[in-house]
Amino acid sequence: MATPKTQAAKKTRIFLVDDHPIVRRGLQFMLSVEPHMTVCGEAESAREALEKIPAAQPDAVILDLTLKASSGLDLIKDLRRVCPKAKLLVFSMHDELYFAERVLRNGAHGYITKEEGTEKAVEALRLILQGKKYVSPTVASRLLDTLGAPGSDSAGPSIERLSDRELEVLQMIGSGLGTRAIAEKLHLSVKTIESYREHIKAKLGLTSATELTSYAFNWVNRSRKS
Amino acid sequence: MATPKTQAAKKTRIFLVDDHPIVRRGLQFMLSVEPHMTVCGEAESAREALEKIPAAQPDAVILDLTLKASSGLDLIKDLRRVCPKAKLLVFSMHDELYFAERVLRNGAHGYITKEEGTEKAVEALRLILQGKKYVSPTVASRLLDTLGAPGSDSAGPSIERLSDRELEVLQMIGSGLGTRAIAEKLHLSVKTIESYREHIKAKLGLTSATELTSYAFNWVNRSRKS
DNA sequence: GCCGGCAATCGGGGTTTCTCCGAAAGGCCC
DNA sequence: GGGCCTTTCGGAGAAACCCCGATTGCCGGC
Repeated sequence: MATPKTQAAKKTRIFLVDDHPIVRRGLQFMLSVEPHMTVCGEAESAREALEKIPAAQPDAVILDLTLKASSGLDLIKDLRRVCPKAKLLVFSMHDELYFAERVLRNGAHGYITKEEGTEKAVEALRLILQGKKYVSPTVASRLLDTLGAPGSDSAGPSIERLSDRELEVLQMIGSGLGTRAIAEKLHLSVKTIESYREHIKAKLGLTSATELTSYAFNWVNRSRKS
Repeated sequence: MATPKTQAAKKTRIFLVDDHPIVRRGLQFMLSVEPHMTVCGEAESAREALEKIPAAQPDAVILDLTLKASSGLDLIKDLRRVCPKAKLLVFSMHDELYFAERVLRNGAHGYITKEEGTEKAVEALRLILQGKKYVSPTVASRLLDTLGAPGSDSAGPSIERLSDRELEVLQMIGSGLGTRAIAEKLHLSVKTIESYREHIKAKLGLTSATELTSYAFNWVNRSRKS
């Protein structure tokens, strides 16, 4: 847009983080038709991303929330610290505002879902590169709803009360991971995960481990209907 | 679609079904470098797929399991009926045994996960086009475990190898009951229930308690599809 | 600036469940 | 009778669960 043709050599550098190779290929393909953008690197895990990104000097990072071996939320915080000038566009499978809200609060600049078309993704990328924020319209309208009605409303009455970490752990429980596995994935002590399980149970009014598991399973698989 | 002009080599026709546009772009990109393959259409829902596929006459369909508005499992059954000559490659996010098993039993020819590299996907596609089956190695080895005693019914679902009591216990696990609760409900010792849990795991090829819980939940709630 | 609250992280210690191993009684089939 | 499977349980060690803390750090209020 504002870039004159005489400066065509300076391309915007994009870095890709997603644990699904096919999604990285898709993003690469999508960006390959954009003349003033180039992919300056990619990673399939948070660790790999943190290793490569400082050297790659990207102007923007497109990243998935649910990485295999660690937490996408942690990656956002780390990237904000390590590479504060890079814009962060989260490209998630979930259209839940639980995630969008937390992601933006943690310093990301945009949030779109994988259901969205590729044109939307490019548009979002352009906007955040201009210093703006972007969320997909459906998520945006729901974000606005929550501003008017605090506390008891809409989707889940008490899910909102969970902290970022707690929600993350709930997600993993629902994905079938055990306490030990979650601890390793988040690089935390087993005791810490046990604490989170208790906190979640307390906040959601659950009384036993099986109840927690049941709740988590249903919550993770709930969005398959609409 | 223009008619193939003087093109002597008839290309293999691939149809894509996935509700994430970016994944379809990735698959398209992946196949674009394969000289004897071409994408003959795509769809983002089961309904759309069933409308377009008969006309598209694909040799193979790559489809996601978890579609937005319906079940990928049902789509497999429908496609087998509507278009029996097309090979079906399921491209899923889950590496859980539960899904792979059901998918293959319902007539799909291959099962790979999105964590797999794109070369693996192309290789799987080649194999199933030759009339073979393909599952990712990790899933394959565990599928073989469930066939420990071949017996009479080779293609029988492993769930049918469970005894009455075992099935009963599986049902209760999937309903969210804990070991102690099940024992009391059946007026049996806790140790007996523990034995059943182990037997079920052995027969289904599961390796941990959380996997068993996951399987049980999915099995109990499987009727929620369609 | 101080204080209360909450999020994030971990530990201790007791209870329960999981996991692997074994075993006894009964049934079925050849 | 000799396997083979089912149903039922026990022992012992590891893991997870549950109820108590504790510390650090951040953020908002007064």
